[in-house]
Amino acid sequence: MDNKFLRHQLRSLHCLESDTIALLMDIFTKEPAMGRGLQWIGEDSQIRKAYVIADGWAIRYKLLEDGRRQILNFLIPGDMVGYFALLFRTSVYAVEPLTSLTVHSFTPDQMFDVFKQSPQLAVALSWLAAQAERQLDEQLVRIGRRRAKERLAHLFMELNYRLLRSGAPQPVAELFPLTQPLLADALGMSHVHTHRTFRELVRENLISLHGGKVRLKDTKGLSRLAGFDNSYLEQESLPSSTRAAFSR
Amino acid sequence: MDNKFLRHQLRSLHCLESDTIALLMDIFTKEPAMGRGLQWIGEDSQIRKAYVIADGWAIRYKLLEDGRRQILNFLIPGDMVGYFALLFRTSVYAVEPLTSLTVHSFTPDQMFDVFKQSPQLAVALSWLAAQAERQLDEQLVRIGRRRAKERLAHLFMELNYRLLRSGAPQPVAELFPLTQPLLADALGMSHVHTHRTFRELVRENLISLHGGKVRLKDTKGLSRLAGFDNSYLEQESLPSSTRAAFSR
DNA sequence: CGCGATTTTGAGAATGCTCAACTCCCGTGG
DNA sequence: CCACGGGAGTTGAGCATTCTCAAAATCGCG
Repeated sequence: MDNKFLRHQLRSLHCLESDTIALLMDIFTKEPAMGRGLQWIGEDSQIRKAYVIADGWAIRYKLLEDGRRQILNFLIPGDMVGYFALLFRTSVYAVEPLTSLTVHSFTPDQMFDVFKQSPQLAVALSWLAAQAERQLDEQLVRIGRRRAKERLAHLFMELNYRLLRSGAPQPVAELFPLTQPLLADALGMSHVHTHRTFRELVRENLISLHGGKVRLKDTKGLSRLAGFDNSYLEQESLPSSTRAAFSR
Repeated sequence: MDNKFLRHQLRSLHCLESDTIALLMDIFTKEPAMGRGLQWIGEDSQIRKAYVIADGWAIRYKLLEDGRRQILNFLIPGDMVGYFALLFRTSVYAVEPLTSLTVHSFTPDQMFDVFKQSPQLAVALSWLAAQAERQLDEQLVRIGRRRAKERLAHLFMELNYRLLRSGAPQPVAELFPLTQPLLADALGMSHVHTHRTFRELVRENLISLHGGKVRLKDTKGLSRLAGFDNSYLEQESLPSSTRAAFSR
């Protein structure tokens, strides 16, 4: 099962041979497609496999007792799901499709097998996980220290950058399946205030809304408004120290 | 260089032999002690080693252009610093001691060496990193979806739990070197509002302040107020699938 | 003893929230 | 084919939380 988005990202690392990447793709199994809305992975559910998004969007989130929801991040094609959760018995978050969603899966056994054949792959997957953690850091800054308008603009810029990086074509990358309640729960705001802020951005001609999809109209403007610095998303290649250690 | 806090945590995994753990400790080098306040790791600085806190507290944070600061997490004895950053050339966050601080360091070369001798250690360190990521998730929920009073109480409970888990004795675990500006920047609040909220907790006899240190007086009460559920911090042992794969 | 950081307080204002409708859109089932 | 229902979008009004500004008191360390 070839995952072209993941492949695209791994290739941009410039450290892996094509057939090493193929080795990884070989263990992927295509899972049945899921529909929007139904919960895929529940909080406290058992985790037996890890996944890679093949097509569609999803959210990873947590709920509080009283129903408040915090979306931790958005998952797009090429993103891994549950890689770390394999190290525990249970997940402490939930995952749910935002669109119709297809994913590839692999078991811990398969994973350890390829790691033995090619330790570089272990490093590459850790590197992907590290990348995701950087995004979490930035999500924290966004919510903790930016104001409503900046939050929206900054999130849009991140998603745009990630999509382009993953190999999505330009037009797709500027069109997000995001509703206002979703944005609210991702950015720690109420849906009403999210709406008003959203309208402001529309009024300023930075974004627009077409049938439940957000379109970015002026990425430069959004970037400036958000104070967006993409360095945390940059895919630097591995430092020589790491590469050297593994080619031994 | 034995790090008793890290050792304590690794042992509680129940998957590693004492001499395997010793293997890891053997590569630790003690770094010169640092004083409070001066920056240790800067944003955008080069990363050549990873570290483990041996004694003292630190913060990991990011700054915005205009000086706003978001503290991403607090680092306590036994915590790793820069493990993932080794996979990149540069760090995207800064780290700074809150108290006088001593740390142990190791190089990527040393790390890969022990991983070859004992792959279980690679899993164990990833497991620690995964643990840290769970804490980031919860920090997001805290800031995004809890109100001021809950935020403070919840953070206190997390720190208390982590300290006890790391092997700190009870009295130490209930005494934090945290000032109000720090709490404000960690919880995404202004220092004035942090102060007022803090005073409320003091008035309710849940905490107290002695010379720049926060003391927890009623962990039960804090826990209830915060809606604190420690499951995200629990140190479940590795699932059998993972363990089996590695004992092969 | 004195400086710098922390804590404290007041007051006014802004940002953002809740509540409550109402409309619109779309997919489902009759 | 249309009625229905649920979720999304929209709007207004009033309010709560939280912020900013400013200044004073205090503390800790050198």
